[in-house]
Amino acid sequence: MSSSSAVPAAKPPIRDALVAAAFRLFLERGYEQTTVDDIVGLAGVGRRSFFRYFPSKEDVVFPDHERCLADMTAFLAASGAEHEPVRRVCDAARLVLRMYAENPTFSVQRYRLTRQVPGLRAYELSVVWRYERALAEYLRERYAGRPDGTLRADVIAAAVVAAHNNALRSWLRSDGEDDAGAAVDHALRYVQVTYGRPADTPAAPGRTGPAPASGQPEGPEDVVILVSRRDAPLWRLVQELETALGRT
Amino acid sequence: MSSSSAVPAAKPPIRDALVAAAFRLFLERGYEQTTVDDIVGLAGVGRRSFFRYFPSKEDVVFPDHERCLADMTAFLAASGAEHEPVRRVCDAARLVLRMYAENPTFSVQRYRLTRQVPGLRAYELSVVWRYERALAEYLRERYAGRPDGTLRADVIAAAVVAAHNNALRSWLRSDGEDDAGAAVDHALRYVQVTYGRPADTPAAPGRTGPAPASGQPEGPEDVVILVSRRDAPLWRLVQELETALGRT
DNA sequence: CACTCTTGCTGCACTGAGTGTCACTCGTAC
DNA sequence: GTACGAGTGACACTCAGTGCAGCAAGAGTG
Repeated sequence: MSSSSAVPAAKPPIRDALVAAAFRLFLERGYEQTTVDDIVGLAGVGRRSFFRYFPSKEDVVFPDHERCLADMTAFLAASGAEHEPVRRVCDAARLVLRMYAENPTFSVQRYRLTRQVPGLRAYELSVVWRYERALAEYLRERYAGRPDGTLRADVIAAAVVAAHNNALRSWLRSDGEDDAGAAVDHALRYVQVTYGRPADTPAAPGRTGPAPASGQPEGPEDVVILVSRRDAPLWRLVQELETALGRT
Repeated sequence: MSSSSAVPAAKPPIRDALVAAAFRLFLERGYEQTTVDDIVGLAGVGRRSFFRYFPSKEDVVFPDHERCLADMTAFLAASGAEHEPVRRVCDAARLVLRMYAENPTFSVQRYRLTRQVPGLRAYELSVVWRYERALAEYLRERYAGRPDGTLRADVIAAAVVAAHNNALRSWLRSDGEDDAGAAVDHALRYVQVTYGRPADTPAAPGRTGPAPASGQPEGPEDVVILVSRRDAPLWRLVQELETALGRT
């Protein structure tokens, strides 16, 4: 908002007109029942222009995700070694929530649409996947060299995204009435308690102490969790132990 | 090959011929460069028949996922209260691995395809999503009534899928050389250690793994918790390990 | 002012996925 | 023999997405 509506509205560009027209038609008669020709007809522009602004019909439903993804990538790239990684990806996830919260009614409408159109759901998945990959790549770098570094990175990224989406969706289902921030904070705290500890001490996310808030520089820990079969031969256990310790 | 040209060979149905023709062309000239007409031409059937067997061009790349998803759903539906939920969803995930492992070369070829064709990657995501939803729905039921039941369910399902895929992909990247089962077991054990506890057992101060069979219906445990200094010499760790296991 | 170069838009024609429909054929039942 | 039903092929059609050629408006230069 702000001053953009003062004069001839400065620049409500074709892109915005297309989004507006598209959503009006999608809500009126449904996504699949609306053709691109219908949209450009209502928006009063040429058909070719639609595909100049949106590579596909699905893209018009998620007009701001590209920017948000860029924001997240930049945010993660700007992170230093002083940030605790899990906390950092949780904060990155909050960027997505912020985007949704900026436009509650739009987000709720879009949610209803994506819920009932399989094609849009599939498209949304690919968007979410890119967010998840961004988080995972960041974590992979931070965990590089650690025993199960990429595994840990992938799992944590997935957990963060799942927790975020769980809260986000429940907020969307409430028509934007609930407190989105609080819900996401709660959900992310759950993940942080589970994974946010210094080394590899996964504790049950019940109510254990909320890990010493500072970013642990992961000093030599006192507990080693060895993931293996108890009945495995000893040599195998030693092998696993070496990997778990990152020695060779 | 084989006896298929002798007699009508019992039943090498059109469906299989389509899959074979499709993959041959996809590998030769690429997915996007191959039209459905090319496929039906090579398979020697009518164009309409293709869409009788596969709702879309993408589906021919994942001909067995529908069945596998049904298997998983059945597996979870057949679960009783005696099964520990996290372990159960891990076992369900192993069904997917089994399907991949049944046909290593096919799986590896498909992996290469999906990795470089964005459309197929998106389609695969929607398939994976359905697996994840199946797991999450099962967990939601099992955790119904618990404080953060749905959150916990969603996060665990996502973690299981991420761990499974992490291992699966590394196996696929190895051209099917590595031991897929072991890799997936390892990855899933990681998730199980994180979430599979009776919920409130702090991992810390014990000497060995989780309380011996008391109360736990899940058989001999897979986890050894070793309490020692990470920087201790290896021989000392091995000694501790032996004590922890009660061996000598 | 004339010229041109660029930029953004339009219209048009074309490919290819996916669908609805109808006619054909073959095996089985009567 | 005829009737019927299931599976198949052939044709026509819609619609998303792309390549290309023109066209209008603005910026810069002489």
